[in-house]
Amino acid sequence: MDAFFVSVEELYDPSLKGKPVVVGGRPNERGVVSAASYEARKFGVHSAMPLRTAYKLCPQAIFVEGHPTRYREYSGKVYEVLQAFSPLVEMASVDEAYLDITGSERLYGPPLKAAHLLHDRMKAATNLNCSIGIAASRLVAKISSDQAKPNGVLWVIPGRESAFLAPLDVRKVPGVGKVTEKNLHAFGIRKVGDLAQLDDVFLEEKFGKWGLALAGKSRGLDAGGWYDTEIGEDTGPKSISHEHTFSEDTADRAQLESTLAKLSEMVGRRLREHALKARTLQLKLRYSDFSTITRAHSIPRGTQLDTEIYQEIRALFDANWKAGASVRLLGIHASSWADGEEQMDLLGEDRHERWRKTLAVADRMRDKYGDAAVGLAAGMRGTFRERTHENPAGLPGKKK
DNA sequence: TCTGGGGTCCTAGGACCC
DNA sequence: TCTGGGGTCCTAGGACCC
Repeated sequence: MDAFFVSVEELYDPSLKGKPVVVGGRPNERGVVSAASYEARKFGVHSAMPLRTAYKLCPQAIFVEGHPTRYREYSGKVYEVLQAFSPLVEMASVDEAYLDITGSERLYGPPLKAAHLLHDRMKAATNLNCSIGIAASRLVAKISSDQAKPNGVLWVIPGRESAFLAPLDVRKVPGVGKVTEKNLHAFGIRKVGDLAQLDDVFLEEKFGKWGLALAGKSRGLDAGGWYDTEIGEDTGPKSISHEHTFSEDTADRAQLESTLAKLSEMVGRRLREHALKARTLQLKLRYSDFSTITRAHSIPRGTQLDTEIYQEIRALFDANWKAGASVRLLGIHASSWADGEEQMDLLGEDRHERWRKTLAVADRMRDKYGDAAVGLAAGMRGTFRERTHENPAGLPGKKK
């Protein structure tokens, strides 16, 4: 999809059309640009750029908050259109998908005709622009859709992959970022064509396994990892995480702990939604100077309970936070799913079961009344008064 | 410039096992 | 006594993508 977040915002507020628009937050906030309209891009604004920088480059831009639920909703509509066109669909992200249209010639005609038909259907059904790349590999389809933007269609005829790729900057290859680009430049490799001419052995020596994949990519081949799965194959999440950057750095233990409690709940909830139990829990801590550490711990049985997640994360936090040091970001990452029917420890079974039922009720309450409706006590400091000698009953304070 | 949040994949070292 | 080789699991960090 073209400028997806911006285009969805324009559907909600047509006055944004034709103007420089930056999605991501207020210009003086901590944060980065999620998406910029083509008008804003003319000023050098692009995604991942700090909002404050975007403001300096383009102060007249309209800055809007992102609305993830809106984007998910429209992503669903996009999926519907694609699914109706061809059953072999794979959403690669919220605004990007692969379709296998092998054998659809009798239905839609030759590739270019099929793509234009899909392009029109997308516009009619969603009022959004997209670009389509057609090729014999995912890699080339993706690059050609980038080259087709905005609002275009591009077909790379089979056999012409190398010729199509050769004049492009190495940076256009998915997986080649800032660092790899710099490393390649150091060898005088600037274009994909330069890469294709090199010896595979040389690339493997210099860049390891990645170098070998790179050699294949330079010739338009899908290779490795996700590229080797069938289109439409459902792989499920491999990790679930939530993190939070404070609007101002803090060394306040109570605030840090309550943030960890809330993150534990968010992670626990997602695990229960996916019916997953995590065996590895990881704490992420970023200090004021942006130095970042991660500390993980694995448990034998796995968990999906907020309280257990919080307990593990608290232990990691207590052992690793340099007390008094200002914190910029906290994060919790869950991975390594417990497989199949786990054996319950008999002693804890009753307690587990009661927590599981309690949290199922809490999830339903959040569905109905919003996320703030219910939470762990540790996450609600400042909302409810804690039980103290001055307030032995633990009566709620003024704010509820 | 002053750097989000949610992911995937890869590397490398160490513990541990046979 | 003076140190093998292969495998798996765990942890930490980093590049990259949208």
